[in-house]
Amino acid sequence: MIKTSDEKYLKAIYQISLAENSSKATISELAYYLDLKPPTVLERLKILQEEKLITYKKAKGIVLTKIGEKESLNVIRKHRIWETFLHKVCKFSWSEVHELAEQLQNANSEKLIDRIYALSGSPKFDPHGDPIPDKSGKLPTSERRPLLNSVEGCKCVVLGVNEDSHDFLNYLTELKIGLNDKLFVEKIFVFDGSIKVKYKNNENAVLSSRVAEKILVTCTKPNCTCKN
Amino acid sequence: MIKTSDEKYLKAIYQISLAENSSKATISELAYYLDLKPPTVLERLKILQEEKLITYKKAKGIVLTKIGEKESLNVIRKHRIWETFLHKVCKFSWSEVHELAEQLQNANSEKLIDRIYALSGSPKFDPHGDPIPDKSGKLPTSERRPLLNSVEGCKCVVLGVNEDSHDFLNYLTELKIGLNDKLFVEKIFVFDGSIKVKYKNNENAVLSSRVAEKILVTCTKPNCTCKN
DNA sequence: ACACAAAGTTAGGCTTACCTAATAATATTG
DNA sequence: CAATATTATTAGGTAAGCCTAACTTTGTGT
Ligand SMILES: [Mn+2]
Ligand SMILES: [Mn+2]
Ligand SMILES: [Mn+2]
Ligand SMILES: [Mn+2]
Repeated sequence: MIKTSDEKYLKAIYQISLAENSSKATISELAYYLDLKPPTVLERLKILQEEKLITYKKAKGIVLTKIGEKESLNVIRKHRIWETFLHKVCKFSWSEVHELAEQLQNANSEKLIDRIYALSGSPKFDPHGDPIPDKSGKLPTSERRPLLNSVEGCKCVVLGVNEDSHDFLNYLTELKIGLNDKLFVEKIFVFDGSIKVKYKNNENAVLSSRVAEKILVTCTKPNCTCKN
Repeated sequence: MIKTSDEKYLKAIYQISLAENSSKATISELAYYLDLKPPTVLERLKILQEEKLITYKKAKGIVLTKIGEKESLNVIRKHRIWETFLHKVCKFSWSEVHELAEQLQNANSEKLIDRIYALSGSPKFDPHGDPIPDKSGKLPTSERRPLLNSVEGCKCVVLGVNEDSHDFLNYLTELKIGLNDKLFVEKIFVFDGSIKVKYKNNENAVLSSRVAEKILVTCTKPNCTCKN
């Protein structure tokens, strides 16, 4: 049986490994992500290794075993289902759900997860647009790319975000940009890559490239020339 | 700020103190209730005392301070609201909700409690018939007495139970006795005080006095001669 | 290739929450 | 009331999960 305290490591390792850029998870990354010091993390990694949840060699970094990956996906499933439930059923904003979900997700009842998932309407994606794994660990796919890769004139729809922080999510909320909103890319400023978008009833905003790379969209016009 | 680990002590002390019979909570009772050893409990009591949540003198036993009582009632509120939510909204049986609620109740969000309470229809009593304190700590009252105190011919309704154990609750469930069910006291056997009741569509059962003292009822006929 | 920076590792220490065993205080009862 | 049983307390110990400081290994740039 997997301990609650293992779960946060597994989830973190999974998330770090999956981050598009990074290939292998390292101790210092994990420590940073979990807000712990490297020796603490190292100590725990040895245990996770004994439990056959990961393999770790300084050369190859931290890699989840098959079992470890399965467990990770299960934690992620629980986390995202709680976030979904808190948002859809309990009407919390998308910036509030993460912390609360972290507290609730360690309750140990598959049945409970099933029930709150059903109460939420069993969607495929959480309030941040992240895919919810099914019980076997399969993830629904969706074509998403950073808004930053857009060309002028592109029409797209927001399918997710790359960051969960309050600051970021509240910023988007203030701009009135939310999940499933349609954006029209009016202008791209070559100088710094910032993007002017129009949306809703005449709302518009100029988004810095730092923000635009964290908003995930998909084009709504066929044959759009946006990158990737 | 009250720590999660304080909460279980406060809740336990409150419950023990309130148990009709016992007046003062003692270390060994607490230890038994919490499934810990006396030295562990004593150690923690000293801390709770420093935190001004209880007073403890071997003579007077363990007594909650005003603040301690307020906090206890808040934990109990959270616990009972989670139980209610799990039962009413998530459709768990009354024997399943206690353990799950214990795991969920330490999530730290007043707002969450408010929302799930509203989703449950804001009832005054939990799935075991126990009163849910309001935010100020006030408990709704209800006239309840053990079924054991009945006289023959009494008609009464089940308003609660005195014990949360799986075994007990599942036993009642097998007998098809649940909250708000009407019971007719057909016969009382003087020999051992067991009670034959009829209910629902010709269901009937002979309840041992051990069971009958744990079922809480109120008479439905005016001027019933049942005790207390 | 060598010097410096970054990352990993070891050693040792702290706190919390638990425990057992032994002792002291208090109740119960013949 | 003395013997005994129960309850409370003290002393000392363990394991988990964190830490800092110091050292070692690895990677990088000139
Ligand atoms: Mn999250
Ligand atoms: Mn999410
Ligand atoms: Mn309960
Ligand atoms: Mn209850």
